[in-house]
Amino acid sequence: MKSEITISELAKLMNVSVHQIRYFEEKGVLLPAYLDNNQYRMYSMDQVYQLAHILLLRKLGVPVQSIKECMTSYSADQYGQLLNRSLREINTELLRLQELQHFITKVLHEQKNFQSHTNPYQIKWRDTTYLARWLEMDSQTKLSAKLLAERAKSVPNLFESDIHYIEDGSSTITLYTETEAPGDFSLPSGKYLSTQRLINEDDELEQVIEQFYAYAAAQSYVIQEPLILIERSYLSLFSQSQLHYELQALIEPHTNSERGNGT
DNA sequence: CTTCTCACA
DNA sequence: TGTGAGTA
Repeated sequence: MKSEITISELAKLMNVSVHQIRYFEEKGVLLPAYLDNNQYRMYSMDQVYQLAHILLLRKLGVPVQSIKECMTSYSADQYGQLLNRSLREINTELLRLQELQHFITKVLHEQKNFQSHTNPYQIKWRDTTYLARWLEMDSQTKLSAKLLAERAKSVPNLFESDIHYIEDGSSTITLYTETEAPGDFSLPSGKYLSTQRLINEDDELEQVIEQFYAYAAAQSYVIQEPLILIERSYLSLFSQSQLHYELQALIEPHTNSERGNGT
């Protein structure tokens, strides 16, 4: 009874395809123990261990080409460096996935929040928000792809963020993205009147704005400038060709808690 | 069952 | 960096 195994037995044992084993051979990283009389490749324990090592290095992202050099001439120290390097890569990948996870959770949460309200008007508390200027445009101008390409500075994951449209007194509309540190502009903390809508046409927006002011007046809310329009393109995922907007305006600024009247 | 080659993502 | 089809 031979102690060696055929390629399909090795493939099954190591959970890889027969093809892949032959591919490794073609690249010179895994040679069979010997060829049987019928030209079948035969493998022994040595090859089992070798294949295990190859698969490990592949998992670490080492190209098959370089695995040959690894296995023939690497010192323990060089393997240490290799492992350290892939550990760093895995950490950044982990970070990327966590950010994605965070974003997905946020989308689901906001979508649920949006659908759950029957009353389109809400009062919301907002903490101080820092905004970074992204694009300035005339209020008459329509936002176009051309305009974005020419004027806007690129922002990674732009359409995963909340874009704030703010009209600052004049006829200029400035588009901002949120930022961690104090930026070009900040929104004070306080209570905001808010309404969220799905919009088909641009002119619908003007009606919604009029309704917003009318509602505020009817409820005796004193609206403070500026009116904030927030576009959340990622929420438009859920509705074909409709854009998700939220209108906000400060109605009750946060008053600094009085200092205790000490001494 | 294996082998090899070729086209294809 | 592999996979799938077809062949002998």
